[in-house]
Amino acid sequence: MRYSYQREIILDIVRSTKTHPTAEWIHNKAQKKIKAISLGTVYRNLGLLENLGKIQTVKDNNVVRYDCNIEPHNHLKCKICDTLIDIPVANEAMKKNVKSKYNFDVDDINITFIGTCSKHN
Amino acid sequence: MRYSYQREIILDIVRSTKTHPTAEWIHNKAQKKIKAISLGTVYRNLGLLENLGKIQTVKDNNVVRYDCNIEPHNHLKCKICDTLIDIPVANEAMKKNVKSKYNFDVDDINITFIGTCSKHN
DNA sequence: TAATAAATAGTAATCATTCCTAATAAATAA
DNA sequence: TTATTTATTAGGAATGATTACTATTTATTA
Ligand SMILES: [Mn+2]
Ligand SMILES: [Mn+2]
Ligand SMILES: [Zn+2]
Ligand SMILES: [Zn+2]
Repeated sequence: MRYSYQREIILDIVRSTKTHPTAEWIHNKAQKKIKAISLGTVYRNLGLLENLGKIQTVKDNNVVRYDCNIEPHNHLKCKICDTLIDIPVANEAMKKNVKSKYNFDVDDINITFIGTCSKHN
Repeated sequence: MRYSYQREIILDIVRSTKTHPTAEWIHNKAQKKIKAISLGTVYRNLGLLENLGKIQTVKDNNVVRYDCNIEPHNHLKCKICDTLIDIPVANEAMKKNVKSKYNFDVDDINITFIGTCSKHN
Protein backbone atom coordinates (compact mmCIF):
# COMPACT_ATOMS: atom_id res chain seq x y z
CA MET A 1 0.00 0.00 0.00
CA ARG A 2 1.27 3.40 -1.08
CA TYR A 3 1.67 6.30 1.33
CA SER A 4 -1.04 8.97 1.27
CA TYR A 5 -1.14 12.18 3.24
CA GLN A 6 -4.95 11.98 3.27
CA ARG A 7 -4.81 8.58 4.98
CA GLU A 8 -2.31 9.82 7.55
CA ILE A 9 -4.52 12.78 8.46
CA ILE A 10 -7.62 10.58 8.66
CA LEU A 11 -5.92 8.15 11.04
CA ASP A 12 -4.64 11.05 13.18
CA ILE A 13 -8.18 12.40 13.45
CA VAL A 14 -9.73 9.06 14.45
CA ARG A 15 -6.96 8.64 17.04
CA SER A 16 -7.53 12.14 18.41
CA THR A 17 -10.92 11.43 19.97
CA LYS A 18 -12.80 8.85 22.01
CA THR A 19 -16.17 10.10 20.72
CA HIS A 20 -16.61 7.38 18.07
CA PRO A 21 -16.96 9.93 15.24
CA THR A 22 -18.86 9.47 11.99
CA ALA A 23 -17.33 9.71 8.51
CA GLU A 24 -18.89 13.13 8.07
CA TRP A 25 -17.40 14.47 11.32
CA ILE A 26 -13.99 13.11 10.31
CA HIS A 27 -14.39 14.69 6.86
CA ASN A 28 -15.14 18.11 8.38
CA LYS A 29 -12.06 17.88 10.61
CA ALA A 30 -9.90 16.70 7.70
CA GLN A 31 -10.96 19.68 5.58
CA LYS A 32 -9.25 21.96 8.11
CA LYS A 33 -5.94 20.32 7.11
CA ILE A 34 -6.66 19.49 3.45
CA LYS A 35 -9.25 21.88 2.05
CA ALA A 36 -10.23 19.76 -1.00
CA ILE A 37 -10.31 16.30 0.61
CA SER A 38 -13.36 14.43 -0.61
CA LEU A 39 -15.87 12.46 1.40
CA GLY A 40 -15.27 9.44 -0.82
CA THR A 41 -11.58 9.52 0.10
CA VAL A 42 -12.51 9.60 3.77
CA TYR A 43 -14.79 6.57 3.42
CA ARG A 44 -12.27 4.65 1.34
CA ASN A 45 -9.43 5.24 3.76
CA LEU A 46 -11.55 4.48 6.81
CA GLY A 47 -12.35 1.15 5.16
CA LEU A 48 -8.67 0.49 4.44
CA LEU A 49 -7.66 1.42 7.99
CA GLU A 50 -10.30 -0.97 9.31
CA ASN A 51 -8.95 -3.79 7.11
CA LEU A 52 -5.44 -3.04 8.38
CA GLY A 53 -6.79 -3.44 11.92
CA LYS A 54 -5.81 0.11 12.83
CA ILE A 55 -9.36 1.18 13.66
CA GLN A 56 -12.72 -0.46 14.40
CA THR A 57 -16.25 0.33 13.35
CA VAL A 58 -19.32 0.50 15.55
CA LYS A 59 -22.80 0.37 14.04
CA ASP A 60 -24.99 2.95 15.71
CA ASN A 61 -28.56 3.02 14.42
CA ASN A 62 -28.19 3.68 10.70
CA VAL A 63 -24.72 5.24 10.82
CA VAL A 64 -21.25 3.79 11.16
CA ARG A 65 -19.00 5.29 13.83
CA TYR A 66 -15.22 4.83 13.87
CA ASP A 67 -13.26 3.80 16.93
CA CYS A 68 -9.51 4.05 17.59
CA ASN A 69 -9.89 1.56 20.44
CA ILE A 70 -9.04 -1.70 18.72
CA GLU A 71 -9.36 -3.87 21.82
CA PRO A 72 -12.47 -6.07 21.78
CA HIS A 73 -14.96 -4.10 23.85
CA ASN A 74 -18.58 -3.09 24.03
CA HIS A 75 -20.52 0.11 24.61
CA LEU A 76 -22.95 1.94 26.79
CA LYS A 77 -25.13 4.20 24.64
CA CYS A 78 -26.83 7.16 26.30
CA LYS A 79 -30.24 7.83 24.78
CA ILE A 80 -30.12 11.46 25.96
CA CYS A 81 -26.74 12.65 24.63
CA ASP A 82 -25.98 9.73 22.24
CA THR A 83 -22.56 9.22 23.81
CA LEU A 84 -20.96 5.82 23.33
CA ILE A 85 -18.92 4.75 26.36
CA ASP A 86 -16.40 1.92 26.10
CA ILE A 87 -16.75 -1.02 28.47
CA PRO A 88 -14.59 -4.12 28.66
CA VAL A 89 -16.24 -7.44 27.95
CA ALA A 90 -15.60 -10.88 29.35
CA ASN A 91 -17.32 -13.18 26.92
CA GLU A 92 -15.69 -16.61 26.91
CA ALA A 93 -18.34 -17.98 29.26
CA MET A 94 -21.11 -16.58 27.06
CA LYS A 95 -19.61 -18.09 23.92
CA LYS A 96 -19.38 -21.54 25.50
CA ASN A 97 -22.93 -21.29 26.76
CA VAL A 98 -24.27 -20.43 23.31
CA LYS A 99 -22.23 -23.21 21.70
CA SER A 100 -23.58 -25.87 24.03
CA LYS A 101 -27.20 -24.66 24.04
CA TYR A 102 -27.64 -23.78 20.34
CA ASN A 103 -24.74 -25.49 18.59
CA PHE A 104 -23.83 -22.04 17.29
CA ASP A 105 -20.16 -21.04 16.93
CA VAL A 106 -19.75 -17.48 18.13
CA ASP A 107 -17.09 -15.33 16.44
CA ASP A 108 -18.12 -11.99 17.80
CA ILE A 109 -20.54 -10.54 20.31
CA ASN A 110 -22.15 -7.14 19.89
CA ILE A 111 -23.57 -5.75 23.10
CA THR A 112 -24.93 -2.27 23.55
CA PHE A 113 -26.52 -1.17 26.79
CA ILE A 114 -28.99 1.63 26.06
CA GLY A 115 -29.93 4.03 28.80
CA THR A 116 -28.94 7.21 30.60
CA CYS A 117 -25.36 8.16 31.32
CA SER A 118 -23.99 9.67 34.50
CA LYS A 119 -24.11 13.23 33.12
CA HIS A 120 -27.88 13.32 33.52
CA ASN A 121 -28.35 12.64 37.23
CA MET B 1 -57.24 4.20 15.36
CA ARG B 2 -59.42 3.28 12.44
CA TYR B 3 -59.61 -0.23 11.02
CA SER B 4 -57.64 -0.91 7.86
CA TYR B 5 -57.54 -4.09 5.84
CA GLN B 6 -53.95 -3.31 4.83
CA ARG B 7 -52.87 -3.20 8.49
CA GLU B 8 -54.64 -6.48 9.23
CA ILE B 9 -52.87 -8.22 6.37
CA ILE B 10 -49.50 -6.76 7.36
CA LEU B 11 -49.86 -7.99 10.95
CA ASP B 12 -50.92 -11.44 9.71
CA ILE B 13 -47.82 -11.63 7.55
CA VAL B 14 -45.42 -10.61 10.34
CA ARG B 15 -47.07 -13.18 12.61
CA SER B 16 -46.80 -15.89 9.96
CA THR B 17 -43.03 -16.24 10.15
CA LYS B 18 -40.14 -16.40 12.59
CA THR B 19 -37.66 -15.24 9.94
CA HIS B 20 -37.55 -11.58 11.08
CA PRO B 21 -38.61 -10.28 7.65
CA THR B 22 -37.78 -6.91 6.14
CA ALA B 23 -40.35 -4.32 5.02
CA GLU B 24 -39.71 -5.25 1.41
CA TRP B 25 -40.31 -8.96 2.03
CA ILE B 26 -43.53 -8.11 3.85
CA HIS B 27 -44.55 -5.82 0.99
CA ASN B 28 -44.03 -8.60 -1.56
CA LYS B 29 -46.15 -11.01 0.49
CA ALA B 30 -48.84 -8.37 1.00
CA GLN B 31 -49.10 -7.74 -2.74
CA LYS B 32 -50.33 -11.33 -3.16
CA LYS B 33 -53.40 -10.34 -1.10
CA ILE B 34 -53.75 -6.65 -2.09
CA LYS B 35 -52.24 -6.06 -5.49
CA ALA B 36 -51.87 -2.26 -5.22
CA ILE B 37 -50.63 -1.99 -1.63
CA SER B 38 -47.80 0.53 -1.48
CA LEU B 39 -44.45 0.18 0.25
CA GLY B 40 -45.15 3.40 2.16
CA THR B 41 -48.30 1.86 3.62
CA VAL B 42 -46.28 -1.15 4.73
CA TYR B 43 -43.70 1.02 6.48
CA ARG B 44 -46.34 3.25 8.10
CA ASN B 45 -48.33 0.32 9.44
CA LEU B 46 -45.26 -1.54 10.67
CA GLY B 47 -44.40 1.61 12.63
CA LEU B 48 -47.92 1.82 14.05
CA LEU B 49 -47.91 -1.86 14.99
CA GLU B 50 -44.58 -1.37 16.74
CA ASN B 51 -45.99 1.60 18.71
CA LEU B 52 -48.99 -0.55 19.67
CA GLY B 53 -46.56 -3.14 21.01
CA LYS B 54 -47.85 -5.78 18.64
CA ILE B 55 -44.50 -6.31 16.94
CA GLN B 56 -40.85 -5.49 17.59
CA THR B 57 -38.03 -4.29 15.38
CA VAL B 58 -34.51 -5.65 15.15
CA LYS B 59 -31.75 -3.59 13.55
CA ASP B 60 -29.65 -5.81 11.34
CA ASN B 61 -26.77 -4.04 9.64
CA ASN B 62 -28.44 -1.23 7.71
CA VAL B 63 -31.91 -2.77 7.51
CA VAL B 64 -34.75 -3.05 9.97
CA ARG B 65 -36.27 -6.48 10.46
CA TYR B 66 -39.68 -7.05 12.04
CA ASP B 67 -40.34 -9.59 14.77
CA CYS B 68 -43.66 -10.99 15.99
CA ASN B 69 -41.94 -12.21 19.16
CA ILE B 70 -42.64 -9.35 21.56
CA GLU B 71 -40.94 -10.93 24.55
CA PRO B 72 -37.64 -9.27 25.45
CA HIS B 73 -35.07 -11.48 23.81
CA ASN B 74 -31.82 -11.39 21.87
CA HIS B 75 -30.46 -13.02 18.74
CA LEU B 76 -27.86 -15.28 17.26
CA LYS B 77 -26.94 -14.09 13.78
CA CYS B 78 -25.42 -16.57 11.36
CA LYS B 79 -22.85 -14.91 9.10
CA ILE B 80 -23.29 -17.64 6.49
CA CYS B 81 -27.08 -17.71 5.97
CA ASP B 82 -27.97 -14.44 7.79
CA THR B 83 -30.57 -16.21 9.92
CA LEU B 84 -31.56 -14.53 13.18
CA ILE B 85 -32.29 -17.04 15.94
CA ASP B 86 -34.17 -15.97 19.07
CA ILE B 87 -32.51 -16.56 22.42
CA PRO B 88 -33.87 -15.69 25.85
CA VAL B 89 -31.90 -13.20 27.92
CA ALA B 90 -31.43 -12.93 31.64
CA ASN B 91 -30.14 -9.42 32.08
CA GLU B 92 -30.98 -8.11 35.56
CA ALA B 93 -27.53 -8.98 36.85
CA MET B 94 -25.91 -7.20 33.89
CA LYS B 95 -27.99 -4.08 34.43
CA LYS B 96 -27.06 -3.87 38.10
CA ASN B 97 -23.41 -4.40 37.28
CA VAL B 98 -23.39 -1.57 34.74
CA LYS B 99 -25.25 0.73 37.13
CA SER B 100 -22.76 0.22 39.94
CA LYS B 101 -19.63 0.34 37.77
CA TYR B 102 -20.52 3.21 35.42
CA ASN B 103 -23.46 4.97 37.09
CA PHE B 104 -25.38 4.28 33.88
CA ASP B 105 -29.10 3.43 34.04
CA VAL B 106 -29.80 0.65 31.56
CA ASP B 107 -33.22 0.59 29.88
CA ASP B 108 -32.49 -1.92 27.20
CA ILE B 109 -29.74 -4.31 26.18
CA ASN B 110 -29.02 -5.25 22.59
CA ILE B 111 -26.96 -8.38 22.24
CA THR B 112 -26.22 -10.13 18.99
CA PHE B 113 -23.95 -13.13 18.83
CA ILE B 114 -22.42 -13.35 15.36
CA GLY B 115 -21.15 -16.64 14.08
CA THR B 116 -22.11 -19.88 12.36
CA CYS B 117 -25.41 -21.63 12.96
CA SER B 118 -25.96 -25.36 13.34
CA LYS B 119 -26.97 -25.81 9.68
CA HIS B 120 -23.36 -25.46 8.58
CA ASN B 121 -21.62 -28.24 10.48
C1' DT C 1 -77.24 9.06 2.70
C1' DA C 2 -73.97 12.79 3.61
C1' DA C 3 -70.15 14.71 6.10
C1' DT C 4 -65.68 14.12 8.23
C1' DA C 5 -61.16 12.97 8.58
C1' DA C 6 -58.01 8.96 8.83
C1' DA C 7 -55.63 5.97 5.69
C1' DT C 8 -53.88 4.93 1.19
C1' DA C 9 -51.28 4.82 -3.45
C1' DG C 10 -47.98 6.70 -5.92
C1' DT C 11 -44.30 9.45 -6.20
C1' DA C 12 -40.62 12.57 -4.69
C1' DA C 13 -37.18 13.53 -1.30
C1' DT C 14 -33.61 12.26 2.06
C1' DC C 15 -29.40 10.53 3.76
C1' DA C 16 -25.53 7.54 4.45
C1' DT C 17 -22.70 5.10 1.71
C1' DT C 18 -20.70 3.25 -2.59
C1' DC C 19 -19.40 3.64 -7.38
C1' DC C 20 -17.25 5.82 -11.40
C1' DT C 21 -13.66 8.31 -13.94
C1' DA C 22 -10.42 11.70 -15.45
C1' DA C 23 -6.68 13.90 -13.12
C1' DT C 24 -2.94 13.66 -9.70
C1' DA C 25 0.97 11.99 -7.24
C1' DA C 26 3.90 8.22 -4.88
C1' DA C 27 7.13 4.75 -6.01
C1' DT C 28 10.45 2.84 -9.05
C1' DA C 29 13.52 2.44 -12.96
C1' DA C 30 16.35 4.52 -16.40
C1' DT D 1 17.30 13.78 -12.05
C1' DT D 2 13.70 12.51 -15.25
C1' DA D 3 10.42 9.31 -17.20
C1' DT D 4 7.21 5.56 -16.41
C1' DT D 5 3.83 3.19 -13.98
C1' DT D 6 -0.16 2.78 -11.51
C1' DA D 7 -2.26 3.57 -6.83
C1' DT D 8 -4.88 7.26 -5.05
C1' DT D 9 -7.71 11.23 -5.27
C1' DA D 10 -11.58 14.78 -6.17
C1' DG D 11 -15.83 15.44 -7.60
C1' DG D 12 -19.95 13.94 -8.88
C1' DA D 13 -23.37 10.33 -9.98
C1' DA D 14 -25.69 6.21 -8.33
C1' DT D 15 -27.71 3.25 -4.81
C1' DG D 16 -30.88 1.57 -1.45
C1' DA D 17 -33.54 1.87 2.67
C1' DT D 18 -36.61 4.80 4.65
C1' DT D 19 -39.52 8.98 5.13
C1' DA D 20 -42.31 12.86 3.37
C1' DC D 21 -45.88 14.73 0.46
C1' DT D 22 -50.45 15.00 -1.59
C1' DA D 23 -54.54 13.97 -4.16
C1' DT D 24 -57.73 10.24 -3.72
C1' DT D 25 -60.13 6.68 -1.26
C1' DT D 26 -62.57 4.75 2.54
C1' DA D 27 -64.00 3.79 7.45
C1' DT D 28 -66.81 5.92 10.75
C1' DT D 29 -70.51 8.78 12.53
C1' DA D 30 -74.49 11.58 12.36
MN1 LIG E 1 -15.51 1.99 21.52
MN1 LIG F 1 -36.46 -12.23 17.47
ZN1 LIG G 1 -25.71 11.07 28.27
ZN1 LIG H 1 -26.57 -20.32 9.14
